Formats: sequence, structure tokens, C-alpha cells
Amino acid sequence: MSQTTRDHLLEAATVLFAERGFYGVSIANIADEVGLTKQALLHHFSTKAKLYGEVLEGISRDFERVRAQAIAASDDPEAQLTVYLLAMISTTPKDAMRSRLLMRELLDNQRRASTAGVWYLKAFLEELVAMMRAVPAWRAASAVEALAAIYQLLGAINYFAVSEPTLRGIFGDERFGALDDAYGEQLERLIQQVLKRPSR
Amino acid sequence: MSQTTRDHLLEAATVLFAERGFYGVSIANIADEVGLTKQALLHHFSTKAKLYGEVLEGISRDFERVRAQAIAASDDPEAQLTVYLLAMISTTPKDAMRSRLLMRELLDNQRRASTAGVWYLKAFLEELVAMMRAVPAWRAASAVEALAAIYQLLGAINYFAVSEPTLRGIFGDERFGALDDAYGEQLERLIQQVLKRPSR
DNA sequence: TGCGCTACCTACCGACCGGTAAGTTATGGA
DNA sequence: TCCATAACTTACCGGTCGGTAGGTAGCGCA
Repeated sequence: MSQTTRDHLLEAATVLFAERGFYGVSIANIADEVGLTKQALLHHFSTKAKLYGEVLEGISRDFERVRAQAIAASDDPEAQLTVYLLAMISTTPKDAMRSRLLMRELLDNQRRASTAGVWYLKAFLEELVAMMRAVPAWRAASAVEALAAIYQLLGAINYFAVSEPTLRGIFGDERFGALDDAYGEQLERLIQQVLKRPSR
Repeated sequence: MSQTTRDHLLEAATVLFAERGFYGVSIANIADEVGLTKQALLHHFSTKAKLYGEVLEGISRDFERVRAQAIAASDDPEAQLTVYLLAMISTTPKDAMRSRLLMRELLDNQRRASTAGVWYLKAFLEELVAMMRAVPAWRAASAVEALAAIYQLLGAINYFAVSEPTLRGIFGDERFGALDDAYGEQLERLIQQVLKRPSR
């Protein structure tokens, strides 16, 4: 069984798509990464678009697992959401990679999804809105208000995660390290502020 | 004089690069948009990279002009920064386009700038940090702390601007309109919260 | 033994990529 | 009037793209 080969291809594809985007990576690039030809890749995933789809489904599962852990860790909706959001920025490379892929999806979606008709982010956003509206201060808010607030937090989190290589290039490694530390602290405070504060 | 032709090419390039990224647009695409051949484009801008550079310089000038207006409008550093940040999200298509280009630059920078060695965003960020540290509550903060806070606000602003087509696709036009309204209101409150609050 | 299936391979296709070379056409100044 | 220059053009180049066609090698099972 070559489930392992398939998994290797999927893993390489995830990394490369996150780094360079759907249009910035060729299937030959991905196949090279695991020492195969692109025809071997096409044998496992019949088209590039299907491979990309499986990559997005993979990170959706990752997010869902993190969410389940956050929910299991506490009975307080506020704590659950805080843990979930902070988990996205915990500085492991894998978390940053997922953020990048999310951002790529937002940017490239217009071209890709409008032809494919698949909106990978919809369920993800709706779950976050549901978690937000379980928080006492947001219980009376409309779905739209909750989504707006959630999106601001997602922006603060993912924008930074995405910027890492650029900020490192601009400011150098040691100053970026200090920035990274400061960011984590301030983000937690920002989340608390938003969660405490009702919409109007 | 064909300064106009040059300008037309630059304008088309700005729109297309914002929509599809550096690697998602060919110089032939851009030239087609103004009814010329790609060789005509290469006559005005010798390479694709130079054209892209001029596009980024153009939006830098746009940002600088908006900043100058915000500074001229008030003597209060807090009001200046608020006006500047809110101007980025004022829902005109051009503002959203600039946000997309900024985001593309953050994402693609690793490939592009690391070879070119040009960091278009550095001056932009440093000016924002300077404005932040002119605000009373942030006067004692370190540059890194101010940058972290600024980056959270930039994230909240630009992430939303970038997501417009995707959110519109997921939720439809009318629900997106409601979200857009809610976003503006809540963003202003978020900016106030961050500006009032000292770092530690 | 032999059949079918999985997992790959080489060879190729038409389309497109950024860029070069070598023109043509129009303008404007000496 | 001549001639340089600007503003384009067509015709290419080598290379890469996603995908197809048609294999082959090995393995499990009847």
C-alpha cells in the first residue's frame, strides 16, 4: 500500500501551497519534493485542483481538532474561544503555515472558488460565530455583528502570522523575536477586550 | 508624448497585480488590457519586476498622500492616526485594491524581495510606529510594542478588505453589505480601545 | 501459471511564460 | 531635407505549465 506516498505528496503540497500559493507551485515542484515525477502525482490526485482541495480539507480537519481540544479544555465559552484563537498563533511553523494557506485562500478564492463553487471557509467561519455568540457579552448580538468582531480578531492573528518572513526580512531576526513576544501578549489582551465588550 | 500610455499600463498593472498577484499576471495580460502588445509594455518598463516596483511605489505615494491629509486635518496625534487608519477601509474599490496589493506583497515578498533586496513596506511601517508613539498613552512604549499594536490594527483592517470577494461569495451581496456596515462601526471602536490603552 | 490491479515511468501535446531581435511608422528639431 | 528618437509591431527563443497516452514492473490471488 502506498498510502504513505499519497500522504507524503499531500504534506509537500500543503507546505508549498502555503509558501507560494496555488498558481505559484507546479505539480512537478510538489512531485520533485518527494522524489517522484508529476505523473506519479497525477496518478494519486487526478488534477492539481483536486490536490489543492484535499490540502484545504486537511487544514480544515486540523482546525476542527484544535477547536475540539479548546472546547474540551473548559466549560466557559469565553475561555474556549480564547484558547482556540490563541492556538492559531502559537508560534509553531505549522500554525503559521495554516494561516498562510487561509490567507492564500482568501486572496485566490475569487479565481478558484468562483469556478469550482466550493467555499472551504464557510463552515470554519460559522463555527467561530457560534462560539462567539455563546459568550455572555455577545449573546444578544446579531450574527453579522459577531462575525465582524470575529473577523477583526482573525485579522489581527493571521495578518501577523502571514507577515513573518517579511517582517523578519525588514527588521532582522532578533528584533523580530522581540516583536513576536510582544505580539502574543498584546493579542491576548485584545481578545479579552473584544470578548468583554458588547456590540452596542 | 505618451505619458498617458505609460500611465494606462501602470494603472492596469496595479489592478491586475492586486487581483491576482505578481505570479498570477503575465505582462501580456496587462498589455492586452490597454490594447497593446507585451513588447510595447517592455518598451516602457524594461522588465516585469521593474513594472511591479513602479506599481508598489505608486501605492506608497497614495498611502503617503492619505497620511498627509490625516495629519493636516488635526493637531491631535490620536485623531490623526484614527483618521489615517479608517481611511484605509473606506469602502471604495481603490482602497480595497491597495489592501490586496499590500497583502500580496507580504505573502510574495519572501520570493520576490529576498532576491531583489527591496522592502517596500519598511518606510510605511516605520511611519505608522512614529504616529503611534506620538499618542499620549503610547509615548512610553517601545518601538516593538507600538509596532505590535499597529500590526494588530492593520490586520483587522486589511484582512477584512482582502476578504471582500470571498465573503461576498459565501454570504451573498445583501448579508455582506450588513457585515460591511457593522465592520466599520466596530473597527472605529477597536482603534479607540487600542489607542487609549498603554502597553503594560 | 496467468490475470488484473496498483504504482509508477518516459514521451509527448498545445498553451503560455518573460524576454530578445529586428523591423516599421510617425514626429520633431537641426 | 535629413536624421535621430520614440512608440510601437511581428517573429521568434528556450523554458515551464497542466494534462494525456501508453507503456512497464511488481504484487496478490485464482
